[in-house]
Amino acid sequence: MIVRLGYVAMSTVVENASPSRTMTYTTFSKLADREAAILKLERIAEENLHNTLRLLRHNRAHDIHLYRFSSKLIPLIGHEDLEREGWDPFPRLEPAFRAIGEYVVEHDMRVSFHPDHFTVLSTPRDEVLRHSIADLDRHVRMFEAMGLDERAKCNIHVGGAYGDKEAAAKRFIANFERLDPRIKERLTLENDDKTFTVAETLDVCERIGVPMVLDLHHHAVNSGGMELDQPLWERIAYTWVGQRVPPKIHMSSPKSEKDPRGHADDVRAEDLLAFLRSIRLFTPELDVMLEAKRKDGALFRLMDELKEASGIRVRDAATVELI
DNA sequence: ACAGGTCAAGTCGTA
DNA sequence: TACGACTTGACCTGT
Repeated sequence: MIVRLGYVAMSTVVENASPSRTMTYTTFSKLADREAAILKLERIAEENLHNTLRLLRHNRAHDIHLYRFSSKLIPLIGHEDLEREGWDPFPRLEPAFRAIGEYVVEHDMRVSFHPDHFTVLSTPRDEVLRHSIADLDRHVRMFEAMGLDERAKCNIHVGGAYGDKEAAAKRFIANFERLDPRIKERLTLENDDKTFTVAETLDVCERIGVPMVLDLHHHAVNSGGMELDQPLWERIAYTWVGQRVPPKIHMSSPKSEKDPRGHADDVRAEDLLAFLRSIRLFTPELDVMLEAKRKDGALFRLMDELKEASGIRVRDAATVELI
């Protein structure tokens, strides 16, 4: 089994390369010259995109094929007031987006977004649903501006339960079915750490034909008593059939016993290896997104540990093979 | 230059 | 019904 590692949104190794610089709306609205203020926002966005490209170059130098973009690339996008004014930063940002997309394609990278937990398709509230769809649309638009095909995914959670998980799941499915196909084909669903377990998320995935991203850490703190055994993993892996990318999982280690849901600085090799060994016979390829506090720093450290582990062959600086 | 407070979102538990 | 906790990196204010 070939296992590729990746990380999320920012580097703890490359300095001054934040892809998430922003401006608060308070600061923005205090600027007297509206045109200059808008220009400032777009400058920040360009800088974020430029830093994203820098991170991709850094990734390439370290054989990292897997990366999740920051969702904060364009400051204040989606803000009500700017929306009302008809602000559209995309035309100006198009060259920067295209440069990222070309680099991704040229070096055969796998990239994703993770719209944050305010994107809730299970919501009973029309307004929240509207905002959620608009947010998904903006993320998809960024992929489109990059010129990336549907292998570039937006990963989200099922959402809240509102006291009736069954009803919430049904609402998610109904709302999903009404989405624009260009959004539908970009979605993946991940089990969360409080509400929708692996089994419940997988059930939704199977019903709507969407691939599932398994989060091992979330499963550890919200398993619903279900053991993550071979048959369950096979069902998860099966949701990826026909996707032209291998299954992807998320991995992090608990911060402490007191805060088991928190993310630790690093990922313990043993936590990952135990799972990999349990599935290696059924999975030729697997992508593992690390969600550790130390980001790429944690990836490098994990690779150092994996080098020492038995039954592991190192293929490159961010890829191992289980033998 | 740094510390500590604030910001933004939606859900959920507690009062 | 109202409000604080949750979460996160970055902003912002004051020293």
